[in-house]
Amino acid sequence: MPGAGRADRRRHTRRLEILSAAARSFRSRGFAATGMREIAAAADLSPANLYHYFRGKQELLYFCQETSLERMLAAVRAARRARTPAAERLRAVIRAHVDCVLGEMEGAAAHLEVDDLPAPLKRRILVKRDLYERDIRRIVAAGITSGEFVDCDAKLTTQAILGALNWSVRWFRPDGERSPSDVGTAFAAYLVRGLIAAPSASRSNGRKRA
Amino acid sequence: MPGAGRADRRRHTRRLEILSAAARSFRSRGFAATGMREIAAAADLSPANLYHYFRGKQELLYFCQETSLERMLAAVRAARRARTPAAERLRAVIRAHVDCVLGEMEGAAAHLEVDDLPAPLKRRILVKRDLYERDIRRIVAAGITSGEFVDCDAKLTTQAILGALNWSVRWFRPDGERSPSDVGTAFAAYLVRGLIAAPSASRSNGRKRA
Amino acid sequence: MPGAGRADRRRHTRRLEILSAAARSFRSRGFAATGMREIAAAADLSPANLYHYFRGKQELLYFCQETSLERMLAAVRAARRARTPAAERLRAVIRAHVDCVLGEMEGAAAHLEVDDLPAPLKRRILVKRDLYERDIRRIVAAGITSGEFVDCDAKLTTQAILGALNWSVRWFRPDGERSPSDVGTAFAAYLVRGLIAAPSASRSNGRKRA
Amino acid sequence: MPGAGRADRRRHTRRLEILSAAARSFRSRGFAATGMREIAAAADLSPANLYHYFRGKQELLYFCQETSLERMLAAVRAARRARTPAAERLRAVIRAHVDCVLGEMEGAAAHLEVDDLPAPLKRRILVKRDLYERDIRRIVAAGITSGEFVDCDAKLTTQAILGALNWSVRWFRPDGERSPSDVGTAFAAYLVRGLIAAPSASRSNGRKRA
DNA sequence: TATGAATGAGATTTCATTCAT
DNA sequence: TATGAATGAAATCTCATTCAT
Repeated sequence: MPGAGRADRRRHTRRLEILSAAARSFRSRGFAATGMREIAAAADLSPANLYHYFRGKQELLYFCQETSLERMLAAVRAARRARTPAAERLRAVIRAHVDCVLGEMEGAAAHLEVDDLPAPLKRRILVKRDLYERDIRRIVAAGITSGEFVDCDAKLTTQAILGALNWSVRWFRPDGERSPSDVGTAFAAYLVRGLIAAPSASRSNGRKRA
Repeated sequence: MPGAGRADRRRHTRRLEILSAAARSFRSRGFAATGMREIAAAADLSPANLYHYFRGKQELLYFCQETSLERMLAAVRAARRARTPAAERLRAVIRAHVDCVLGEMEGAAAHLEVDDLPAPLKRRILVKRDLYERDIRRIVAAGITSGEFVDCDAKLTTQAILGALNWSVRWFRPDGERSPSDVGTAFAAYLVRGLIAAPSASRSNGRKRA
Repeated sequence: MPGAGRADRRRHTRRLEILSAAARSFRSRGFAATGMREIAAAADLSPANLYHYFRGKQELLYFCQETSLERMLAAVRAARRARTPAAERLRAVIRAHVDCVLGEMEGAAAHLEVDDLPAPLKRRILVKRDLYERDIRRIVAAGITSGEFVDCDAKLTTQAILGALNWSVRWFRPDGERSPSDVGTAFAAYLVRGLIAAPSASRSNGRKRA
Repeated sequence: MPGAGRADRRRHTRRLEILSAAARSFRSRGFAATGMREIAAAADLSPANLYHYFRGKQELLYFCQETSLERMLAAVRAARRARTPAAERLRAVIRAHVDCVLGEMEGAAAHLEVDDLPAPLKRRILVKRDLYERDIRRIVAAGITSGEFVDCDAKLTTQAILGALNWSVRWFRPDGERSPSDVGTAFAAYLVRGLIAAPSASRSNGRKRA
C-alpha cells in the first residue's frame, strides 16, 4: 500500500517542519511566552490543525528536546569512541553542541525549560540530559586522570562549558557577523584551553586571594 | 519627623522583600511562567496589595534587573580601577557576578529576559547591560594587547564567560554541595585559564578565523 | 461652643469643594469611568479621607444631583410665579438651567446617570427630576393653552428642550469662545422661538411628507 | 465556492448581532458601565468567544459609532443634494437622525463617548462626526444666508439641535406611547420652527450678542 | 486532513472601600 | 482629621484545547 506510505512520509515531513517552527519560537521567546497560535502560524497551519500532528504544547517541547538530545548524544558517543586526546574529543563535542543549538535544524531546544514538561516526559528527558552531561564530564575526568588536563572539579567545569554553549541561543543572531561554526570553533578553543595547564608562569595562575 | 521616616523605611523594606521574592520566582520559573499571585504569595501579600508597591509585573522585572546590574557594574568598575594583572581583575569580576546571581540578595536576575520589558525600560536596561559587557570585554582585550592573554576574539570569549556565569542560575541548588563562593572560585580559575597560552602549543588549536 | 461651629463650617466648606470636584469629573468622564482616587486628587484629599466626608461614590453622585436639582427647581418655581408671558418664563428657566449645568458651581450634574444610584436614592432623585420636568412642561402647556405657543406635543417638546440643554455639557469647553451665558441666551431664544407660530408663510411650516 | 460564502455570511450576521447587542448596552448603561460579559450574554456567546468576532471592547464601540455615523452621513448628504428649501432639508436630516439613534438597527450609538476610544480610532470617528456636524451647520447657515431662517449663531443652533436629538436615547422607551417616527416628526417640526422668524417680533428676542 | 467556532480556566490589573494608626 | 496599607470582587482579555463540520 504505497499510498499509505506516501501519506506517512508526508505526515512525517510536516511533523519535522512543525518541530522546527516550534523550536525556533521556544528558543527566541521561551516556552511559556510562546503561544500555540504562534507556532501554528510559523508552520503555516491553522491552530486546530496543529493538534492532528502533536497532542499539545508540552509534547512539542518534549520532541524538541528529545530530538536535539538524541543528536547531541550521538555526537558525544562518537567522540568518546574516538582514540584522539581528550582535548580533541571535547572540542568535537563542543562544536557539535553549538551546531545543534544554533543551527536551523528542527528541535534544537534541548537545553530549555525541562520543568514545563509533565512528570513522565520530564523524567525521560532528564535521563537523557544526565547521560549527556555525564558523558561530557567523563571526557573531562579522563583528561584529568591522564594528566592531559589540569586538576579541577570536573562537575563544575562541565557546567561552565554547558552554560557557555547553551547561553549562546540568547545572544546569537543568525544575521550577525559570526556563523554558528565560527562560534563553535572559538568556543572549542577557549573552553578546552582552560583545561590545559598554563605555563609554569607565575603568580597569575591560580587561587591566590587571601 | 521620625514617624514619616520610619514609615518610609518600612515601605522600602517591603519593596526589597517583594523584589527578592519576584527575583527568586523569575529566576526559577522564568518571567512569563511566573504569576503575580505567585509573587504575592511568596511576599506574603494579597495580589491586589502588590500593586501598592509596584505598578505591575514588568516594573518588577525592571527593578530586578536594574538592581543587580547596578551591583555588577560597581564590581566591574572596581576591578577595572585595580592595578592588578588582567587575569586577576577578570577573576574578581567573575566571582562578583556569580555571587550576585546566585546569592539570595534581591533583584539578582539581570541576565534574564530583557525582551519582556516595555520598550523604554528595555532601552535603559540594555544600556547598562551593554556597558557591563563592554567593561568585561575591555579587560579581556587589555590582557590580549598586553600579551598576558592569548590572541583570541574578545567578543566571543566574553560571551562564553557570561554564558557560563548566567547559566549557573539554571542548575545551581542552594542546598547542594557547592556554595556560590565555590562556584565563583572554580569558574574564575577555569575561565581565566582559558585565556592564558597553554604550554604544548599543539597544531590542534583551531581558532584564527580566516 | 464656637469651636464646634467653626469645625462644622469648615467641614461644610470641604464638602462643597469635594462635591464640586466630583461634579466636574462626573460631567467630563461619566460616573462609571470616574474613580474615587480621581475625585480625591481633584479635591486635594487622600482617597481614604474622602470617606470622612461622604459615605461613598453613590452618595457623591446623589448629592451632586440633589444640589443642582434643587437649584433648578428653585429657578423654575420662581419663573412659574412670575406674571410674565410663558415665553419669557421659559427663557428664564432655560438660562438658569444652562447656568447650572455649565457653571463652575458644585454639584451641577443632575442630568446624569440616575441608574447608578441605589434604589432609594434613585427614587428620591426621580421625584425631583419629574417635578422639574413637569414644571417646565406646564409652562409649555400654559403657553399652548393661552394661544401664545403653537399647538404641539408639550411632552415631546419639553424633552427636546431638556436634551438641548443637558447635552451641552458634552460639547461645551470653558475655555472656548462662548460663555455659559452666551449659550443660555442663544438657546433660550432659539428654543422658545420654536414654540411661537411662524408667519403664515407657506409650505415650509409643517408636517407635509406624504 | 458557496460553502465559504455561506460561512462568511454567517460570520457577518453574527457580527451584526453582536454589534446590535453592544449598541443597546452602550446606549442604555454607557460604555464604562457595560461589561463584556453583559454584551456576550446579550449576544448569546461565551465571553471568550466574543473575542473571535471583535478584538475588544473599544473596537466594539468603534464599530458602533462608525456604523451609525456612516448611516447618518448618508442621510445628511442626500438632504444636501435635494433642491428643497433649507427647512425641508433640515427636517429630513432630523428625522433620519432620530430614526438612526432610536431604531433597533445595529451600532446606533455614534453620539456616545468618543473619549473612550484609543487615539487613532478616536481621530477617525471625530473626522466623521465633524463632517456630519459641519454638513448640518451648512444647511442652517444656508437658510440664514438665503433669508429663509432668522439670523442666529449657526454653530450654537446646530449644537442645540444635535443635543435634542442625541439626548433622546436617554428618555426614549421602545414600549412607550411614541414611536421613533413620532419623535422624529415632532422634533423636526419644533426644531425647524425655531429657525423661522416669529411674527410678533417682540423686543424680548434676546440674542444678537454684542 | 483541515478549520472556524467555541469555551473554561486563568492571567493581569483596577476599584471602591475598610482598617489600623 | 488624616493616611498608607490592605483586600475581595470584578473587569478585560488570553490561551490551550476541543467540537462540529
